[in-house]
Amino acid sequence: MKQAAKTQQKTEKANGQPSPKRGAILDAATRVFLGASYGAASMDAIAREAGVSKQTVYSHFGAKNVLYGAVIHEKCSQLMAPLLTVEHHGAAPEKALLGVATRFLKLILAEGNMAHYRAVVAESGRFPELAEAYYMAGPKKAVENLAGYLSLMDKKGSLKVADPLGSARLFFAMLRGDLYMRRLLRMAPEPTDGGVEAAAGQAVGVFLDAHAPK
Amino acid sequence: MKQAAKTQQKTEKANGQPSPKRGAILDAATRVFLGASYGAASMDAIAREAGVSKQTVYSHFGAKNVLYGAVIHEKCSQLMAPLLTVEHHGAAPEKALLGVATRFLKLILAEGNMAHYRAVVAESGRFPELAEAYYMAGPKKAVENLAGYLSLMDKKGSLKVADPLGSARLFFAMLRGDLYMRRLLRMAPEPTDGGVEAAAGQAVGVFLDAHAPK
DNA sequence: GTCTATAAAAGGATAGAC
DNA sequence: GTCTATCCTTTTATAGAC
Repeated sequence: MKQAAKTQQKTEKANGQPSPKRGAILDAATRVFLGASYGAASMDAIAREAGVSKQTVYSHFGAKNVLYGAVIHEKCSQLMAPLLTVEHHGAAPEKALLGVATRFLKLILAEGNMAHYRAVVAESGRFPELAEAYYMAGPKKAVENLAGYLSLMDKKGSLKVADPLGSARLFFAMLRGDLYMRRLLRMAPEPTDGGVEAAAGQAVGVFLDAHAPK
Repeated sequence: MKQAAKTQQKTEKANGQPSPKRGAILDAATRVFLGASYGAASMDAIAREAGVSKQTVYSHFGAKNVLYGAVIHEKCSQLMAPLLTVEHHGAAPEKALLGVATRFLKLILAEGNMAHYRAVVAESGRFPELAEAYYMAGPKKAVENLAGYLSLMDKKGSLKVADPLGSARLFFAMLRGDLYMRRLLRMAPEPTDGGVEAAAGQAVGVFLDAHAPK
């Protein structure tokens, strides 16, 4: 638990090729950690899943919590990348917002992200820095991006937005609706495209009603 | 793990008085389970916290998972009771909705409920029946209640609500906004009354814009 | 019923050979 | 670097006295 920082590089040779075993371990750890919970996941299970001895796991990542941190960070960069751009080439606000909404919903409702988010929430006590990293890389970025767009639309007169950040937060809050909670509690399967579009449409409609230029 | 059902009653004497130790154990278990996570909580810690020997814990609740289930169920009934009524004596919809919104927000953002919800989410894999019980007793009830009220307002012409259930879900989704997520991730403390009212006001405003009678 | 003491198992981490 | 074998702590659960 002390030597968190120095176990990173020993798997790269002079040529910078990452070890294949390291990737296998990380994949296996992702499945095991996110399939269960931090407490329920054992290093034995991870080693078995990766087809590798336990000692090899410890050679690459010095301790369980380090490995867990690597898993969460990895997922974080994977998941958030595709989201966050509003394409504001001249399209009408309805179009643009519907696009953002459907992409956002598909992303956050996907099983990969749900499992990740459950894990982050569950271990936010033991690993506060991971919770913060998640929030900064995901929800916060998304909100700021959308706020920029809303602010632009306000200047152009296409929308009436007094508080871009507040409105952007509200927009995403509307999208994270009942379905999102049921997914979080594992009560609903990943929705179809139709389900996603319906949810997106309702939220966009209400949002536009409240932000129509007078 | 087999004898889940038969350890319930042995703490009541012929007069029906519940044993005080049982309550102490349940309180202690609530603190320990909800302070950490299922995996991180140990039966030793619970016994110590309750001021009781470990064997006594096992006498009352046969196993760790049974005790955990009892804790979650207990919390469930405690927390959801105060919420869920809309007072629709003739007050204007703004007033009524603001009342619902502030009470709802205060309830769900309170540390007790946050800890409970984190625990339910975290262990929804191991205890799906607890996740379902939570959803049924809490969010679902709240939505149905509000939908009834909205439907009434629609009939009276005070609001325009085509889909009461959908609108009710959206209303609560708006309330569970950014602040809720940051609370879930333990990044924000319990908000002041002012913070709660501001969030409630924004959501109610947008909701009314979209449901004004034409 | 409640306690002290103990069994039995699981899991995190390490030693040492190759 | 990777493996096998092992240590040692923690934790669930039980036995038996009072």
